[in-house]
Amino acid sequence: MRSVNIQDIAREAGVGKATVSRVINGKGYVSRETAAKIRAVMDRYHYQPSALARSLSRRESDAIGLIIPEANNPFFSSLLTGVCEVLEKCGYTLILRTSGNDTQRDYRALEAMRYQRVRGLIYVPACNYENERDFEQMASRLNDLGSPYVILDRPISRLDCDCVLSDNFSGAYAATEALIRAGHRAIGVIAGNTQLVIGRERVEGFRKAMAQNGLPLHRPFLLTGSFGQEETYRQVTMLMREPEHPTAFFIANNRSEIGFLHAMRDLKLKIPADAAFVSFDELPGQLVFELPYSCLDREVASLGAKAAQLLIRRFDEPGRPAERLVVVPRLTLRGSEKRIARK
Amino acid sequence: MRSVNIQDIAREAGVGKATVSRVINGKGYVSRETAAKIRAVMDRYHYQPSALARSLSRRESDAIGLIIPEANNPFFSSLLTGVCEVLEKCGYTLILRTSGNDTQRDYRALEAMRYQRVRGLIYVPACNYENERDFEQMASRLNDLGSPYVILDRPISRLDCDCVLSDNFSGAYAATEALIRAGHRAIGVIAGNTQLVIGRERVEGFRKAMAQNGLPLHRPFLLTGSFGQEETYRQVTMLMREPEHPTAFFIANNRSEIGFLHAMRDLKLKIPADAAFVSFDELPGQLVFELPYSCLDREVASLGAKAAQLLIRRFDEPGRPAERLVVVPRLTLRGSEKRIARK
DNA sequence: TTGTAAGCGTTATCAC
DNA sequence: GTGATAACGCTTACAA
Repeated sequence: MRSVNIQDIAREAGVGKATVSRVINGKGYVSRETAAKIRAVMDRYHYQPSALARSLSRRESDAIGLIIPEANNPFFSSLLTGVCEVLEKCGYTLILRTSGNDTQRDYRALEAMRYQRVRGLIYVPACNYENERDFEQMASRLNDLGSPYVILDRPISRLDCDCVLSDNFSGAYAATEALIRAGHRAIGVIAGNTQLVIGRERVEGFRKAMAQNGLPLHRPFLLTGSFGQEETYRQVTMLMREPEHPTAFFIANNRSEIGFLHAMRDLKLKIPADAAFVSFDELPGQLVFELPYSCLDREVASLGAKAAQLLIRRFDEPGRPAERLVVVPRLTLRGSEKRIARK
Repeated sequence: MRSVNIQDIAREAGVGKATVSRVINGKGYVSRETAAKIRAVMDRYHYQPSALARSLSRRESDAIGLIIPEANNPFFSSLLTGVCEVLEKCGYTLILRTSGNDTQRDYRALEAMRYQRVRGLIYVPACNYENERDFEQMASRLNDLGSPYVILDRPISRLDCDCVLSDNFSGAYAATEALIRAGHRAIGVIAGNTQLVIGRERVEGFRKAMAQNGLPLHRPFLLTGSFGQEETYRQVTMLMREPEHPTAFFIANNRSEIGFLHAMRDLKLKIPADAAFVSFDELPGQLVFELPYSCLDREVASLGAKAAQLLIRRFDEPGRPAERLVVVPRLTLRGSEKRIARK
């Protein structure tokens, strides 16, 4: 790893290394000529200072950590993109880790960030750390980190810190209302992972919309649990085979949506005639294939960008009160919500 | 950024910092009792050594750089996933940059990696740096990096280094042969970006397959250029309106495929009856929606993983000859290649 | 305007 | 076995 260092440059330019340091950082007095001479030498040697040494000396690194559950997921990779863009523009270095939604890996990721002495952290937790013990653990770990952090997408309650979240409740509310306005009355909800706070908030939004409109909530129409595509497939299949079943669904997440769609296909049921729906987030490729599925959109990359901006802003104003950005998803109706007679 | 350091631990444990260092790194002699005492103190203080100081002292960082064109693209985010997994398992730190397929940003990314003194680099170049000047630039920049690197997916010719590539030629060849075997004779190619080597290799594979089977190459059936979705849309639309047009296409990339599909839809042409095709790489969501599109698959994440392994291996054996991994894409036929009569 | 020297938190080389 | 001490490459008072 030995490369030319500040000492080499100083020697070659016949000056002290402090002077070289001054021209590198463009601060402190240094005469035009000296500066020019030094710059010439630096160019000649392709000199590039060492971030390592610099950070150590300044007691402040320029690395920002990002922890996401998975990189291979359109939602998180969009967040990543937003974060990336801002950091590059602002001259920070991005250190990335994934947790695979696994608590242990999540902890290890956090440790890795501490090890690297990141200047700050953008964090999409593997889960919400709701039970007392887990919460304490997490709070203390984040505290140990010793750097500011922004919680992204998945709230950890009681943590008074910057965060960028989605308004899952009102998103779900709006989606459900759209179904109601379309004329549906027997509406079901596919809740996705209710282990996660965001999952529960979505169910709550649904409930509220139903209640406000005086619509009953059939217990069997509530498909909740911590399940993915296959489980949804099974549950939807069973439900739709019952004589009494919903004419529409609010689907709280992507994976459930896929399970739902497959179930519909295998049951030979048509959308929206046999079952209408509105879901959270676009399915990847949905726009490309121009499928008329109504859903709640979030400008995902901009969520990431906002988180990065919030973090950077905190560097300058460490004292300011924690900011809580809650972005309301936009409802886009494309037809799958309609109530139409079966042909 | 001030956190408890090795000195603090040493003092508290009543030993020298060298001894603490020994237990941290688990090498060198240190008595059972001393070690236990030190470990106790470290635990009590949640001590975590500083990667910064460590790297500086060892003259060797544990950071590995990854440069990809965009994070928000299923292909690259899969590569990223593969890289990420291996690095985490092996205890390396991932530093990520994107180039946006832009040469200038690509250069800046490279500089950033040099600045960080990455131990090694995994690099998907923004382009192939084919012209003499660009190549020299790139070669010298990579040399300046001073660390081993692995070129991923987009070859830079004449660079004698580790790389992980796809066999675009034989992929294209296989795809074209599949169309021929299905009974097509008038076959077109949608070449995508022939600025990139991988684009041209695909066209070459196509040509070879046609030639080997004694099939003619109609010049107008070759849609080449550096274009994306819209341009493909236009060109396909025009071509298919001609009385003489292909009955099948080999489509060299994702974006072109989208343009093609949209053109087909707007022309009210059916796949594969009016135009069959085989393309490179799955479209995101294609499997979910179970669209019967035939394509060449690569296990993308494993390409990334291989690159990471290659790089890490080189750390241990700096002298070994450059390795060139060329992965042959697997052809998956799902129906869109068929030659069937228009109903 | 410039140079000297003392850090920054480690590791590594020696003596002891 | 263990502890000084000199690196590592930089920044930053403080002198000059």
